[in-house]
Amino acid sequence: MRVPDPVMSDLQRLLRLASDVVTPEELARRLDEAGRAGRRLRVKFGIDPTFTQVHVGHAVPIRVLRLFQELGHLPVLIIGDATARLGDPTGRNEQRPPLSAEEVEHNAATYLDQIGRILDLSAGACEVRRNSEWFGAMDFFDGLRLAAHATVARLLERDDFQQRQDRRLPIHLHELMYPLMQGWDSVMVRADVELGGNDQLFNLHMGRQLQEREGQPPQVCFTTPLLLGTDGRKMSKTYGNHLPLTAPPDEAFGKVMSLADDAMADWFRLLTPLEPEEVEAVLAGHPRAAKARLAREIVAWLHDAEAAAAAEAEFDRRFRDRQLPSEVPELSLPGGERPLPALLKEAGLTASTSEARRLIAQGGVRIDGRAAADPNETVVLGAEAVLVQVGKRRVARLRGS
RNA sequence: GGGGAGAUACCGAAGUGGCCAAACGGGACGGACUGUAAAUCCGUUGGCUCCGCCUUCAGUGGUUCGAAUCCACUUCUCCCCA
Repeated sequence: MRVPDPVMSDLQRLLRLASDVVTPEELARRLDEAGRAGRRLRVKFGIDPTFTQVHVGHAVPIRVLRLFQELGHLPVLIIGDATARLGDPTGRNEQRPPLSAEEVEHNAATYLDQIGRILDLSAGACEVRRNSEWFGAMDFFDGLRLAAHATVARLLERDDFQQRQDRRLPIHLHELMYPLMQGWDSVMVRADVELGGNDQLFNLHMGRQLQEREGQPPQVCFTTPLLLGTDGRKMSKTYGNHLPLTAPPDEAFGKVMSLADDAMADWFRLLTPLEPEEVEAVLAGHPRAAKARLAREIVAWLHDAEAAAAAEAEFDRRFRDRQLPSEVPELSLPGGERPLPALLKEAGLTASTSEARRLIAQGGVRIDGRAAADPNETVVLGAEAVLVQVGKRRVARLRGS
């Protein structure tokens, strides 16, 4: 067996996590040059402080950043505070509400806190910048000069804009500037590589273009695959199919178990440290077992191995063996008799009495294990706890006080 | 600046005076099946003191026995022309 050339092997490790790289040859050359010159590559990644909950889909590029870091390079995190403050003035686009300086700072802090679980953010290991640093100093003419670098047709090619055009939704002028701003960030930090999700390729190219015009070597664009959510669609908070980094063990385990089979390979490759051969072996087995393995890996990553084992035991108990969760929340309500729908609503198990009635009619409500059939039935709440189940997931023990 | 079109429930989209709490599709939820999969099938999807009642169709104010549907104004959007 031949001893692998270290640079090639680094490259392979990186490319394994990539969706598109423009270009792999350039990346190889830079890694090689940096290695020879003893220089760290500046690997840029922009974060948008418009939301605070990071999910495992966001974690993919961050893990690549981490890999770069492990290989001796320097992650450069750009907090897009200037862009976030601008937002989408109509407030309709929930992805881009205009934020106050305080909100931006708060979001950035929580964001960094979560990223810090994956990446070493200490001073020497990582550089954190805010783009207000340079955009704050630019005047209107500087902005216009920047705008002169791109054509409208080009900017409108973006998928998001295309869709809004088709659906006749508003596109604001300043939104067209976002790619340019992001590109300018690359110029200002002299990025060697920029990371981003698959949908970011256009913006990353913009960075290349601007750097070239400014006489800098154009950055390598490195995009990571978009992770599929638990329902097989692109993972996104708006679809509710995301797994937050901060999800408690039981929830995380359950979400992974409800993942589509086809998504498992990507999840293994992008979110676990397993080697390719091992992933293959696991996937060759029973899908249920493979997914359980995946769920353990994910929970162990987000929490620890112990939490993973406990979460699996709890999951099996509840859903495989169809038993009650080991810990059923207890709730004390004013004692006395009341109609079942009112009780469900009061206990927060349903959103309304109407919903409760529907669920009862559909056989989704159980009292002490017995299916309730009559929406008009009443329940007496006393010292003795009543076990109430709504669907498969909502359970509580209620007692009167 | 001028002209035209439009704003309907979580989303998309019908409905253009009573039969509309509002078709249909997606999503979501419940049930069956299961590997809590996926797919499939059935059902539900404004609220309530629920076989009846109450509040919704951008906002405000009108017309009418009666308005999501007609009129006026307001706000927002899209398209075309300049």
